[in-house]
Amino acid sequence: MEHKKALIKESGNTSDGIYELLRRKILEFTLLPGETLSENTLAAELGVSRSPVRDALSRLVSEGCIVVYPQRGTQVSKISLQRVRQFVFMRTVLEKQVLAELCATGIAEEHFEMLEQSLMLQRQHYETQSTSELLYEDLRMHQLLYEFCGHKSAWVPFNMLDCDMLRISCLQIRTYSYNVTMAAVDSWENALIEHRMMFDALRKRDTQAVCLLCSRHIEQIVWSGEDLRRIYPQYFELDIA
Amino acid sequence: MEHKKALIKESGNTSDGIYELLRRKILEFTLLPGETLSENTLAAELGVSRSPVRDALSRLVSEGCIVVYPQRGTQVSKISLQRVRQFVFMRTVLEKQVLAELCATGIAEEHFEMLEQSLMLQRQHYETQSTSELLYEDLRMHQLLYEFCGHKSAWVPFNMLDCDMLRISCLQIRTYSYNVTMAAVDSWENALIEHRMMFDALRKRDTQAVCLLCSRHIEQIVWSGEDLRRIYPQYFELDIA
DNA sequence: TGCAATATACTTGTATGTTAGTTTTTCTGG
DNA sequence: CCAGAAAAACTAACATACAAGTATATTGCA
Repeated sequence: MEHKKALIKESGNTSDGIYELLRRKILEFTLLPGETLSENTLAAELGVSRSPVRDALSRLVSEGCIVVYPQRGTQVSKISLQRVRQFVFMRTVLEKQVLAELCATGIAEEHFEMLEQSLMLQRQHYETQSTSELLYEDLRMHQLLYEFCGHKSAWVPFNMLDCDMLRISCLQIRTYSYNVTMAAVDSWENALIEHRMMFDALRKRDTQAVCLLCSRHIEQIVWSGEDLRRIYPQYFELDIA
Repeated sequence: MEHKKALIKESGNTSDGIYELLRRKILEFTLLPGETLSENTLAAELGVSRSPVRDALSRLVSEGCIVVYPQRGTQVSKISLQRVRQFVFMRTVLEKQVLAELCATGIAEEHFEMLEQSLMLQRQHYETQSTSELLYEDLRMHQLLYEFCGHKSAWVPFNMLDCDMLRISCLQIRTYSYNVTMAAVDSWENALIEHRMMFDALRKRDTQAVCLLCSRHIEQIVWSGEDLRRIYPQYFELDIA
């Protein structure tokens, strides 16, 4: 317990530390979707008062990571495929525009090198099964694309709304790491190949190819989500769709 | 003071009431950009404790309406043209996609009637200078478009991120209502006309025309913002751009 | 008067009571 | 053993108290 407290205190104020701790635990499935939480219990476990816990929870609510039922309880939000579809729609449309602009203007060689390096790191993390690092690097690569075409800050909202998508990615990696027999359908292997193909198309400034690859790549997340819902229905919202 | 308290208590829990009150005041320029707030003062004025005030402020922070400097103070955020440009980029790209899909599939007549009714209300509110109602109806119309093409929930994030845009619209209306001599450049008159033209193009299912109108319409906000920054520089962030 | 050190009055962050509402448990009567 | 009511144990919402940091005002000295 005191150990956790020490970790929390590191990042400036207590509330921020709790926020980051809980967010990480949720995205890594240490706290499972649907699991109930309690301000009192959390505060006791972390050795702090309820105030910073409330602050942290409040922020997680605004990101859709947890849900609070007044006077009844708090729980880790279940993954909503509806939210995921909304998210995917937005990212697809925006990212196609970003890539189209990059094809139109071309990319500086130094920028290409940064992308290549990111892709290399991704493969590395993939082979060593460093889940968190892989996901982080994937996000960073997409972020770079926004940055290179002058829409750096248009990525920002996604950092607030990607809770469900990150959990799907994480769950997917875990599932297909443990079931080696299903390695054939491991779509992360696929994702890395698609990234490579996107780079090639970008070099050739082939707008159509890039956009097509981008759509398929992002929409893959929805398919993964639907697969995973069949395996872990308890982790998913039963939204009518 | 007790009057305010009563208003707050109406909407369920105290914290929600304070949130809505403050948000409205900020969007309507009752609380000016850059104006400093104080948890203590607010709590005293509203006749409540600091807890619900803190909750409300926390939510407003996550929407970018206010900024908290730890141990130093809290202030209403200034309008950031950079954020506005990001926002406009996102809305333009998404909304063009939405309109393109609507052109492709066509719109049901009953849906058209809803849009027409909204436009009628807008003109009505415009003529009676009902600022809030006009802005609300404008948002609702755009929301309807998302809904009609099956991406209803893709609008949701905008409700969280539109703080700056709403303030620009509000400020614009106020400015050009008070200075009748500038009525010629009143771009809301323009906006209503553009809405009408967009409907016509939608009926004809003329994708190109709709998308062009849409771009111009939304990007108009950036121009308004830059105009207004010259008039009220104190309300704007001096972001390097 | 000018300046520096100190005291004071602010700010938000954190801790702890208290209240109101919900769920669960327990006791009581049949 | 079962049903139902009362009570106890939870929940988050709200109120208050304290701590830690910052800016300002004030005071004392040169």
